[in-house]
Amino acid sequence: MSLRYGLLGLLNYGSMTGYELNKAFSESLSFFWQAKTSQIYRELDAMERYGWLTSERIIQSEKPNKRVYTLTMGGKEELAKWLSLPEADILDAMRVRSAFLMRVFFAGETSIEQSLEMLRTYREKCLENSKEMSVAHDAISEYGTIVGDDRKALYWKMTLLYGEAFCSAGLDWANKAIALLEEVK
Amino acid sequence: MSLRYGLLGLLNYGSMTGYELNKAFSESLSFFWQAKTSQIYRELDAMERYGWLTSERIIQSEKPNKRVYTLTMGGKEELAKWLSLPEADILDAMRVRSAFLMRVFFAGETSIEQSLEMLRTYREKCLENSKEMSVAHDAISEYGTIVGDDRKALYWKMTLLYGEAFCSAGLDWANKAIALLEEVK
DNA sequence: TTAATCATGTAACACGTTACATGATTGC
DNA sequence: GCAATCATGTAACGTGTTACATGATTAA
Repeated sequence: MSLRYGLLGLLNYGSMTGYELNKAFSESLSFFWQAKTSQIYRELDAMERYGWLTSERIIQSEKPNKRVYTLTMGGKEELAKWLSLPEADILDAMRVRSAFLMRVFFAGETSIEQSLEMLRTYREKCLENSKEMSVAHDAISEYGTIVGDDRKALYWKMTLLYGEAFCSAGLDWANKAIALLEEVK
Repeated sequence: MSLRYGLLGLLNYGSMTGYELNKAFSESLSFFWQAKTSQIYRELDAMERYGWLTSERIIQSEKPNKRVYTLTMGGKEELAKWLSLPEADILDAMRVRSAFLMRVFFAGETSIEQSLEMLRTYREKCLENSKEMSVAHDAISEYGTIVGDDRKALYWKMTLLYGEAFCSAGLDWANKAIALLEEVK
């Protein structure tokens, strides 16, 4: 469902082509919800069938033709309805789903050296990720100024803070786990 | 893929019926990987077709008949192969996927009071979750003693520590986010 | 000249969820 | 008498991934 509402949310900022939506998605929402181009187009089709949006085909001579998607009243209502019922997704947010933890769980079947290497690689990725995220704050502030809505930008920053918090928690956890293993060794 | 390897890992501890596997899954792996009964049975069928396990039907008179699944050599090799290649899943572990963050991102479309309520509910769930997890340490230690393998139990505990770390990070984040909103109000 | 950007999708497959179906035994 | 446990699944649907297909313009 989230992809659907993500697209509604983006189109609520203004009408866009599928291509622009795809770009907007990967530059903002993709940090906490990933979707492929093919899925986005499929979803847009479905949303048009539901009457949540309309699309207009624009013929271009110098570039490929494009389709501009625009929210309908029905679409805006759906977005509002979704925003008013967050309960289910809060419960969902409590659930971890991690193929990596599956490996940690069964790491007793491998050597200590192998598990250490896995944890060290994880730790490095956490560090890399932290660095990448730390540069994003300015971009969000800037964008908030352009849009002229500091409150919106505040929520965008919250999602970034979440990413940073979880990255740093992952780093701490990895250090603790590595220490535990080195004790045993 | 993870479901598949989770089942391999559990069956590696010993042969089991689908029912027992389902129970074992929900008592251990489900904390970081959820699967429904119907999916487990479908997966077991596929794994039997791949030759990773065999099943034997046991006729019972007092209880419903059952099917006992046993790993083959091929299945054990697959498990070992999977454990030796953790790279892809480490990268995957860096990705957040959260319908809740999608809501936070678009919370600018709702009132501050509404967003505060959402964040407070999230914070409460984090607290509840923390309490639930804190009782699990003893159960794991006990189980490690029964199995007679403290190193295995150590990895099981690591996954629990991860859950606790991320819960507490979520709590801290929520408090910060709430504070930010109360400043604005 | 080659990579990036613009711009659209379809088809097949893989994985996850929901709803349905059956029925005996055991403990409160 | 009712809920939990034991024990198996099928069917349909929803969502996510991979591979494929096409082709012009523009900047390095």
